[in-house]
Amino acid sequence: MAGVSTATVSRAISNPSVVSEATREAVFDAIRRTGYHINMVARNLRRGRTGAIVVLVPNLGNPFFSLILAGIEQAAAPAGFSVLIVDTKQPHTDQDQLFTYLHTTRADELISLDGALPPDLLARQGEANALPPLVFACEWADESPFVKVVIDNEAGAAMAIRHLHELGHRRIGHVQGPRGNVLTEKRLAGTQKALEELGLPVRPEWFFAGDFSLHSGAEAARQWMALEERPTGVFCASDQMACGFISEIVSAGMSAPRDVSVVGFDDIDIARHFIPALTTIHQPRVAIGQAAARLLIERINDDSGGKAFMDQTLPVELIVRQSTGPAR
Amino acid sequence: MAGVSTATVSRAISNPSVVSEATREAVFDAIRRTGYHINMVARNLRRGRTGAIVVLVPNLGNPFFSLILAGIEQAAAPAGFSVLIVDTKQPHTDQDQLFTYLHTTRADELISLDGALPPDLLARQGEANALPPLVFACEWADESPFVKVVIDNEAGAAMAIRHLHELGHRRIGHVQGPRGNVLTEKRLAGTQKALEELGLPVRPEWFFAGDFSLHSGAEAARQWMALEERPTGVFCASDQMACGFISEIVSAGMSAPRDVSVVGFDDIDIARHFIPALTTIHQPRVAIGQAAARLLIERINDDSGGKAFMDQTLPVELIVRQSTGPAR
DNA sequence: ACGGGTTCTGTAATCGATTACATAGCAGGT
DNA sequence: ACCTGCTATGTAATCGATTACAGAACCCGT
Repeated sequence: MAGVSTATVSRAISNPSVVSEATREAVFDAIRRTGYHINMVARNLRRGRTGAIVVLVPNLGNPFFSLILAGIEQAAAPAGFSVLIVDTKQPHTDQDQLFTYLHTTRADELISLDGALPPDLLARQGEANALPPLVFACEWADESPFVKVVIDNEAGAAMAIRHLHELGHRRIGHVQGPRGNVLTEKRLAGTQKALEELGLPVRPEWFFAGDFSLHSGAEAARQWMALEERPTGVFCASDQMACGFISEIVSAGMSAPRDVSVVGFDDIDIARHFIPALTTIHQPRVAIGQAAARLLIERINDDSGGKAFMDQTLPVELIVRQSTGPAR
Repeated sequence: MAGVSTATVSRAISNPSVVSEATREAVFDAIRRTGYHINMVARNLRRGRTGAIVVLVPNLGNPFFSLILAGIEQAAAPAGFSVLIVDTKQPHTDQDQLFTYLHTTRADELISLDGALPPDLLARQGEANALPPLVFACEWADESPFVKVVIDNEAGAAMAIRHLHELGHRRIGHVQGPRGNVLTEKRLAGTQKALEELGLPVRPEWFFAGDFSLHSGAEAARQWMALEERPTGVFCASDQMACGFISEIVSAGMSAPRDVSVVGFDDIDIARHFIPALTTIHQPRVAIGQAAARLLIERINDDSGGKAFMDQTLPVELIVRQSTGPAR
């Protein structure tokens, strides 16, 4: 329709400066008139890319991840990348399935929000048919060679403990995340270190098992209530557990911060609207997603290939609300 | 390596029954040894499909959508479809961008969780360069010809009102969602109809403006508190607003259900752990996502093309918890 | 008028899997 | 021995965009 070859059309679209003014006009005019849209599949085949970033989410049903996904999408879409999501914890997602997804023919890049990927899957990174480049965000697999965008979990835990200490609490407990999770370990380590530095007791019965869920927070509260000598301050490794904890003591006729000061971690949406509003450690979830996506995109566009892309640690912040108060 | 042509390899992979036992073995053995993985881009180009479903989410940051996405992913992944997400409310997503995404070269199918897509975009459905088939889920554009998977919002609202009525409430208010939203309208209509059927007053000052957010629920609570004659029961069109409403009256020294019974809508995660636990209308979010994805997949695989795919309305359920009680 | 240089455009190969068509091989029947 | 029919496989075209290469058109200076 524009009276030119397909080669020229292609040039007009993907590299407009090499075609003449008049031709470019004619081509774009014809494109408008026909409603032509470029076939991404064909382009990607020829270019040897997929134009997609796969995000591995450990549990899509967990609203914690939604803002991180939003951040990834915000950074990826303007760069022309599609964002593809895979739930790594679905029953259908066995390891072979997963590997198929992770292969380079499906995605140019991976972002994993799941730190517990099957190890032998990660081990294949060096092979001939390698996985696409991978970035961890939020969670990560310790001692793996992959770049990560994370927050300083130890520092966050320490902030929570110091906050309780400043309010006069001397008996401080901790509700942990699921065993084996990196975040659990780091937050636990930060808690213990801060307690020791402040000269506070570290008593095993004040460390409650949990799994980040509301339910496990409530369970921890029951254990807490059964203690002879209760901590007056409790740092929960997630806001959900903090909410569960408070819910449970309230139904038992107690309240926070009157009977116990509670600090959460994450600063999820409800934290500020819970009753009492939750004192917590804020992590910048949108920024984490954006940073991870930008890092990947820069790495793709970096032809030199030699540039070293480094881990990023984003700052956390203590948000003091109503769930903590002076020790009695 | 298997001593056969590429055609035979292709057949062994995508239609194993047509190749001989021995050849099939040889091919799969070679595949294992080389670590070969099929190039999805090339396959999709040849097959004229993309293998992807695009999900249009009005606001990825809203955790309400996470379970719906999980449901979509659960149904799509086993069928070999990738799930691609696009946030329709991002500033970068202008209309042209959006149209590029929606075009058939990027996705075989669309699921829109956004009922407020630009109308002229939907109008293009009939054109030569049509949009891929679209299914609405949760929200939808009224009077559009697209199939939808939704819940019965009017019935849900009526359940909430009847519940309050049964508890003895005779002055009932409603906190609305954003104007123009289908869900807002349906829930409002259900509310008004139920009130009329029960012979209860429908007073304009008992209908509060809102936008589904926590914040707007708190704002409605302030208006409620300023009334001379307050409703004793309030039905909020979202759980978030119900939480905001209760938060606000609690900080003013009142409480639910002592001073007002509050019913929410959605049954989001925190609803059961809020203090007081929220009485609400439960909607099956995972099932909605699954149903939408399954419908699309069936429609793709249905060669006949003639089969009529119908709207699905999934049931809602009243969950009675602690935020409602007998009228005093 | 002619060589050198620039700019623009067309030709044709290419990415990797699929598939219509052709053909080879073999069994069974007459 | 020959034909029919079936199965298994190879050959080569195809999907649509990109791009190396070649060639056309034009400008400029001598």
